[in-house]
Amino acid sequence: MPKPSKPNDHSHAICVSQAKTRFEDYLKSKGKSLGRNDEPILSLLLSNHRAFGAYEIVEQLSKMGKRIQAVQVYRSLEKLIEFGAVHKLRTKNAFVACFEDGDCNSQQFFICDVCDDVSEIQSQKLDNSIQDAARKNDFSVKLPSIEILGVCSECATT
Amino acid sequence: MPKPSKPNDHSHAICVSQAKTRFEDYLKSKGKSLGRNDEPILSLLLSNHRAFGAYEIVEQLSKMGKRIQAVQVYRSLEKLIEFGAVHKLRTKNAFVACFEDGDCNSQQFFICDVCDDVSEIQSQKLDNSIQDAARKNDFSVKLPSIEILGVCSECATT
DNA sequence: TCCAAAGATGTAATGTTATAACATTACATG
DNA sequence: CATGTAATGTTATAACATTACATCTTTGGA
Repeated sequence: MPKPSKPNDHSHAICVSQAKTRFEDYLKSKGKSLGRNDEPILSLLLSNHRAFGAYEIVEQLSKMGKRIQAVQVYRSLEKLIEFGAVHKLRTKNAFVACFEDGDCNSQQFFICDVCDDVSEIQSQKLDNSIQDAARKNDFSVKLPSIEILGVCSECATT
Repeated sequence: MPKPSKPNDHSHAICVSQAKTRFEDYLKSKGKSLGRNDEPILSLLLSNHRAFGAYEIVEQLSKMGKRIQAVQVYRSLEKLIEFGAVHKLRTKNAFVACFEDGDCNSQQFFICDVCDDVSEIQSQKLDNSIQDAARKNDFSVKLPSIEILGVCSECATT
């Protein structure tokens, strides 16, 4: 399992504040709020563009002095996913914060095998290709989700 | 978990014989062969276009009188995947036989939430869209794999 | 023929990911 | 204070996957 990822390769603070603001607005508009478990989990996920396993979240939060168990993490994650703040990467059995602007009606991820970094994109063209293929196969798509594994530019040049 | 799937909605015997012939040719060309565990597992998977979980394979084969354990199933599956006879569906943690003609350098699946049926397709356009998006993100793709969940035409009309 | 190496198979145990079932706490409202 | 309800806490277990090691089989050479 790769480790680091690169919060320093860009001004990640901006990513975080944008994502938080957008999400807080969303919560307010829905009259929802986060509980004491949800907050730290979301913060941890937002700290990085990489994916976290549920049990890694337990560990990390435990280290930080928070008492929490796997089942509670899964519960929070379910909620955060429902709220659109987090996505699940099924190829990795792991969870990643969403830094996109709007709703992610089509989820598209590039996942680096080396550093575990996750790039979420929103390619209309890619989505169209999926919808076209689905139409040709009389298939009614629920949630288009693409996870492409490979090597990111950072890791390729190193 | 949905159950049946429809081996009768099409002449599945043709699917099976074609897939088997192609695979046997492949094995011969590589000088490889299947072991006594691999055979029944592949046959089971070929019996249907739906995905099977590893432990379901254990159960089914046990019912048929074959003594086998999970680890052996995983071993065979690994081999069958390497040989291109089987694909793993990561969204489902399950395995499906490949009925495609050539090599599957890009794996594209439509998976029905209702009946568990799996349609594998080979859309060049879809693959191109992925490669384009990857290029734009300086991402070097290893194996393009798409799993689209939704409802198949059969289940939609019922 | 016989042995030894390599590879396939068998078995038990364990690790990892995810959910079910139920108890408790916190807090709002009548 | 009683009652409702949402979140949190706890225990257990289901579902998926791998490790470690023993045993059998095959096969190629001495």
